[in-house]
Amino acid sequence: MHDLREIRENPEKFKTGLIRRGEDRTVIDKVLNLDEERRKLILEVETLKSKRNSESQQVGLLKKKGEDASEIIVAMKRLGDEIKELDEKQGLIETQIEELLLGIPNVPHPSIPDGKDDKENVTVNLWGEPTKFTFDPKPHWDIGTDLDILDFDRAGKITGSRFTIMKKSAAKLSRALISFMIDVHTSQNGYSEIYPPYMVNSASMTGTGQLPKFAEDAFKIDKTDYWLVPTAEVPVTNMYRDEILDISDLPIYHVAYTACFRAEAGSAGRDTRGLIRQHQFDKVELVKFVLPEDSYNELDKLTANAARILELLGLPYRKVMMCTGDVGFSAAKKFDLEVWMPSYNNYVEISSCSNFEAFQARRANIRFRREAGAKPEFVHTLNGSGLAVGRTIAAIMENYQTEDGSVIVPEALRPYMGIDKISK
RNA sequence: GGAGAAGUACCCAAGUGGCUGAAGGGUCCGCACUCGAAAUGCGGUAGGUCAGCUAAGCUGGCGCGGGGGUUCAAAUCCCCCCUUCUCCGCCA
Repeated sequence: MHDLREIRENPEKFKTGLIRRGEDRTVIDKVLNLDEERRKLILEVETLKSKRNSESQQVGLLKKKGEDASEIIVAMKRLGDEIKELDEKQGLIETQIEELLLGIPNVPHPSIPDGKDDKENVTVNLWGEPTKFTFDPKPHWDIGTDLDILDFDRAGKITGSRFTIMKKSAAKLSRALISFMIDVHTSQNGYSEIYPPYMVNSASMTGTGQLPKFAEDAFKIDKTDYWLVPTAEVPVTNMYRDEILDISDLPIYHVAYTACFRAEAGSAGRDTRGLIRQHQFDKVELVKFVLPEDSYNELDKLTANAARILELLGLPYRKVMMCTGDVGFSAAKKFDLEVWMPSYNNYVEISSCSNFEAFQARRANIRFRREAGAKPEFVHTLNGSGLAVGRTIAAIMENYQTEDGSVIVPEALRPYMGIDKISK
């Protein structure tokens, strides 16, 4: 969410941001008109309230002296009705402004390219080379089914499409990856581990930007105000909602594993096979709370932390900078890490690292003070996958497959797996 | 699920209808004591948010878990909700 005062002072900045994203900029003028009306009303109603307060005080004083105050009381009763009417009008306008503000995306950072969609993203660098095979490589869904470690059919039976049962070495690989990733981030990259709830309330979903605009992408628990987390970003970022953080605690780095749940409402027919697009998947997430002046440096570090996992696993990847059309609603700048996926003969997103600047912090009201007595400022929040576990399993199975249908276990995972090869 | 208690600013905490933006602490700053620090003593500043006029600042509104209500006037009275704690019940 944006600061109303900032929009008032610099509307062009926000209009330009919307234009760069290819979105309707007239919302800014709508907000400004409502804001003007709102401030006029405030001025009017506050004058009346000030009068009511002082006159009411007179009533108390008169009564103490045993004098008659009924004239003031009658007058104030009338004034009270007037105030009530104006208050309601003001509340209505403020609700309208709030609704508009919650629907305005973040302003893209100047450094990111203009573009309509993912085709105009820019590759920043490549690590490794697409894996070459001396035989015809199989997609991971075939490898997994043939090894009897992935079971899509029974998952469909017990739940539905876009769910998977992982068995034996696949199940263990999943556990191994989660532990491996968390261990690297806590012991080498300075993150502190969090294990949060998998359900959050609507206020949290609003705080990070999933609500109100993207309700159809998430699963809502019937008869409650709870949502299944689409990413650990939501519970972890909202940990500090409505708090003023101590500057000596900044920057805060958290790493959290959760299962993630996504309705995938707009993805019918896409990535229907395998582990790439599931309603439930595992992810290790990195979340940072930092000083505003540090956030872009922190974004580079966070992206490097996520990339480090791919490098340790020996998986070829590229780093891509998102263009304005693909940067996402809440982010000002975003890098995707895309892993080489032989079955797609292409790179597939496996991590998304974003700087939200104060966009989420303002929604969630997460602040800090530079010194005692100083005015609280909003922190900058960042997050990134470190990594998506299901896609990592798919990438390992495909890139490390052998001609006989088994899968070599990457060196870094062997201590966690206890074996160096997954075979029949 | 049942019974009871509580929620006041960054933290602790007093406050049951008007003079309470809210005592007192802590935190923070200065001074004294000390070789220095701690502890102690003395003095002092600040406090969230919105609006207005401005250069610092000043004025006003809101605000005491959240939302509604009663009243000329609400931290204080009433209703609903949330959270925490204690006891009981149930349970992995």
